[in-house]
Amino acid sequence: MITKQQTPSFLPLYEQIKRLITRSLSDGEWQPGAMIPSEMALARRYGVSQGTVRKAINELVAENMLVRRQGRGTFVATHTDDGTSYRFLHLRNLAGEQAYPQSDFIGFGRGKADAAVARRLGVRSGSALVQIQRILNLSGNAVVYDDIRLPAALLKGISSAMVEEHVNAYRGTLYSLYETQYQIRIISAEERIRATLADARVAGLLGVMEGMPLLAIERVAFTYKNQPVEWRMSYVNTENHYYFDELN
Amino acid sequence: MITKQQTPSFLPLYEQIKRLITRSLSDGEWQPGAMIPSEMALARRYGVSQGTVRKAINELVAENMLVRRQGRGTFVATHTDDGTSYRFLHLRNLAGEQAYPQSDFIGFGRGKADAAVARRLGVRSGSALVQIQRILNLSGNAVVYDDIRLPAALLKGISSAMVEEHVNAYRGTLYSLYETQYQIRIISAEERIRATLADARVAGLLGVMEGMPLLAIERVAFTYKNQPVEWRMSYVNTENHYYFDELN
DNA sequence: AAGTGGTCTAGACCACGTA
DNA sequence: ACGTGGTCTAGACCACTTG
Repeated sequence: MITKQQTPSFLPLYEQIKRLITRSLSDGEWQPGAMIPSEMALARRYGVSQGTVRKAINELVAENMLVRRQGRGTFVATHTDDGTSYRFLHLRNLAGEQAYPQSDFIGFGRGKADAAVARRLGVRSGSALVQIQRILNLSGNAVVYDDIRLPAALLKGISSAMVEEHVNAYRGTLYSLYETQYQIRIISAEERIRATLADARVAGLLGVMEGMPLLAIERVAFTYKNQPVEWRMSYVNTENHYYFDELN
Repeated sequence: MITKQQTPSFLPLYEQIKRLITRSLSDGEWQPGAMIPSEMALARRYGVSQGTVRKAINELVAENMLVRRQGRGTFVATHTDDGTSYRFLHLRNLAGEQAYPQSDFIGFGRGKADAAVARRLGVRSGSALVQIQRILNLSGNAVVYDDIRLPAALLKGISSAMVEEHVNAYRGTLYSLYETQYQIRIISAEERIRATLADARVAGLLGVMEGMPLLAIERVAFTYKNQPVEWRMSYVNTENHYYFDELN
């Protein structure tokens, strides 16, 4: 029998199991959308009881890294195909519905990180970035302009055509592109929201008057171990939509 | 021994326990800040095992209705005194710190619910409301103007002097006022955020130019069983602060 | 020392989905 | 029929807090 004392570390067993599972996820042993071994199989593999594996998995489910499906198994969360594709999109129309967005590709390019973006992404100032610009349409109206930047080192071989094809595809999210083409899985994100005025360029893209008040949302998206991967600035026209947040 | 089949409902046992605990909370059997019976005591009281009580409590802790303190006991969450007083305040300064706010009382009054507010509060249009206006200062600057409304029926006997004293008090939050004086405990809230332009009145109160872009945050706060209790509109100057949101 | 929550186990049985 | 996750139990021992 394995007891807590025999383990090298002083962490609770379920915490250690949690980290072992996380490592298998980030190492790619279990791919997005795939089923991981059953609780009993993992218990045997790690030499602990099913209850301990269960507790570890429960916490990973709460963190949206795994998905349980009763009677079928436990699966690696994915940004492709399932209903959770837009779980980071907090915009709703005035009726309170979260309409599915449709993207329009605007531009693709390369540039260097300024100090602010470099700091958020944890890279050196001036390092190479990939940039993507697009419009999000909700209910047929241009509502969001996105300016997106990622370290170029993470997306070797990316091209404008690839991005354009994926962005314009039906329900093609960028996070599913990162996941399927570059083995980068977005787990969490943080957003900083301020109010701003539309400048001439953004006003033109969103079809509003210059000087219109907009939300300016800075988002940093993270992969495993809280490593920042993507930075974006979103400008949102809130005439017919709002940002929705639940507080607990 | 009690088995699942003997229970009148088909809900899992821990769900039933959860509801029984929630009822004791909303009935006031256990007051805010007080310790609830130990897991073993509750297990005996409800005729289930400790593990089942534990699971029920775990979920209530995740919903911020209870707080565990190892070695001491499990306590009813409160908006008074402990460090969670401002857990709904998502504003940070540009350095990323969540400074503690200081409130300035602006006004108190009574009015009638318009259609929009009545809908959010689940009351009839035209029913009596209490209104409170105040300014929140962060790091010494007026950053937020709040216009707050509650059904008058919930706050019988409230007076301008009571509110003014409480609002201006050191770290006196309105939610602790509701809790201590009116037995209303705020459990959760939802916020709808839009961008707007400062009108002359709000600009004057916040000390900014008319036409400055502001966040307009509509908040509805709920007590037990998702019953809406308070509506407020906050206007936020985001020159030196931002709204921070974590996505999972 | 006593009481509390925190961890872990072993085993039973149920509910669900697939073959 | 079988395998999966979901619930529930009983009991052991640990870690922390207070008297």
